[in-house]
Amino acid sequence: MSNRRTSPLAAGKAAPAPASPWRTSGARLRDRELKRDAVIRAAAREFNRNGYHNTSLDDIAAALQVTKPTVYYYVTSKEQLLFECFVAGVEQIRAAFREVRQLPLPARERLNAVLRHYGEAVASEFGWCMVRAEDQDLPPAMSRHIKSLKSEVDQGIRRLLREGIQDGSIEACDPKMTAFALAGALNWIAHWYREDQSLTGAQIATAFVTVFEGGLRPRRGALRMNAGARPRRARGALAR
Amino acid sequence: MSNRRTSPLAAGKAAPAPASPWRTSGARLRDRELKRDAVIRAAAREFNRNGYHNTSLDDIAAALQVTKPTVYYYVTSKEQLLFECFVAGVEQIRAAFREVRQLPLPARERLNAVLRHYGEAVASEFGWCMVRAEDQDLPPAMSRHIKSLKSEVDQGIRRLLREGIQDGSIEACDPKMTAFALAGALNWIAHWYREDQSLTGAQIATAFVTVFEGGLRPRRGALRMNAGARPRRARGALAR
DNA sequence: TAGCATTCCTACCCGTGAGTAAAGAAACAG
DNA sequence: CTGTTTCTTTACTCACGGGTAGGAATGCTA
Repeated sequence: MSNRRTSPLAAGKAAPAPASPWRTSGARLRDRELKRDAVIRAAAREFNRNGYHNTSLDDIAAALQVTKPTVYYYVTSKEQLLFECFVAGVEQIRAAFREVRQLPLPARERLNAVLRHYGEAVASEFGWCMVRAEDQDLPPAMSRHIKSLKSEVDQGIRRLLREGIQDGSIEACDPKMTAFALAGALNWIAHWYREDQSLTGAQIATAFVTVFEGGLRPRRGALRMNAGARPRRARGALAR
Repeated sequence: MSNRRTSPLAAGKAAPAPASPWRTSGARLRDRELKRDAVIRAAAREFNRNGYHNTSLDDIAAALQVTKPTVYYYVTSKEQLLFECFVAGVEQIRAAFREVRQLPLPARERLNAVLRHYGEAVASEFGWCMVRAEDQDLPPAMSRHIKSLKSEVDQGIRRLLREGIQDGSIEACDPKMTAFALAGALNWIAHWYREDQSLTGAQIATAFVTVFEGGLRPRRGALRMNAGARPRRARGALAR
């Protein structure tokens, strides 16, 4: 609940330096919104590192070089922390949908753009929370809210698939299953990205999109032994 | 650790009726292996329902109509419970690899067979544990073991992809990214299958395989009629 | 500099849940 | 029927962690 004012929490790249608003300058800051965001970011980092249940509020406080009651000064419960991390993550994806809705492109291109942003979101600092937030860990109201947001994203993908089938840019398929497959592949990034950051989220998503678009079955019918390995080089006009 | 004797734990379909070895017959059973399996199955069901951290051993005991020390009579820790559930799940997938290795089929066909079994495993009663077991929840030794098993499966998929590219049955692609995409899509089934069991795991996997094989881009290029199509009900003309 | 609001900490409460000790109930062997 | 083994329970211990009370420090305003 409690749609905060426009704190620029979403869409931020993970700051390598924690840069806590505490202990950085000698004087005590009075920017509430800033500190609140820092608390949520720190929570996201700790959740991402240890998991929600293996992270205590003392851990989060320690990461900020602060004590637990200080955290509670900015947040009312651990659940709220998880909830806000989730929302921050999913908001990036919703933004992608809004952004793409305007573009005069075939649905497949718009879908690809959304999927790329999706991948970036999952690889962001809030990715873990967005993907792994379990509704059983949250009170009913938050759980419902999360489910609703997840469903919105799912329906958005299905809609783009249907539009693509309509306008001929996407092969006929079952939108529901296809959406599950796409979202699943991207969501799963959150599981291994922590260990292997050799690519950015957008790069991963682009690689995935290539697979999804082309499919495993060879395009140009011939079942040639070796030699024919020619990567894709199609889509001139609209891509990019 | 402690590789139990060959208890037929894996490969079993979820028994709708719990069928606890306790409280079913009047006399007290003395089959240790049977009861141990029942404990692990019950744990898997409860973990699947509430999540690992939201499941107490009292819950598991209650599900078996037994008390907590009884559970500890068959198992040494909660961690072991999770570990064994994981192993039971992943064992189904390893079996699929072994089975398929013999078949005289192009690699793509063998891959598809593995993926179908993979989907069944994820949709099985151990699917949740296999997919969501977090290494942070387990002691180092078990964590290493799990990582090793996961890696084995990953490498198995990559190998099939490489073989497929070699024998021409699979379009050239990046095996690592493609394997991540495939496994991710299938793993993610565990997240929504609980809520939507309208299809079996094998059916879902088959649907996924169809998507993966064909890809989203239309096969016969002819269908590219209105490529620059308007997005959803664009009022004005093509806004450039 | 008094006075007020904001921010933060020390010191606590207490429910929960993993894990155990020790004794009781059933089966089995002789 | 007696002793022994196997299984199950009652009745605990104890650490951990979410959350809070109340007060101290700091900054803002006049």
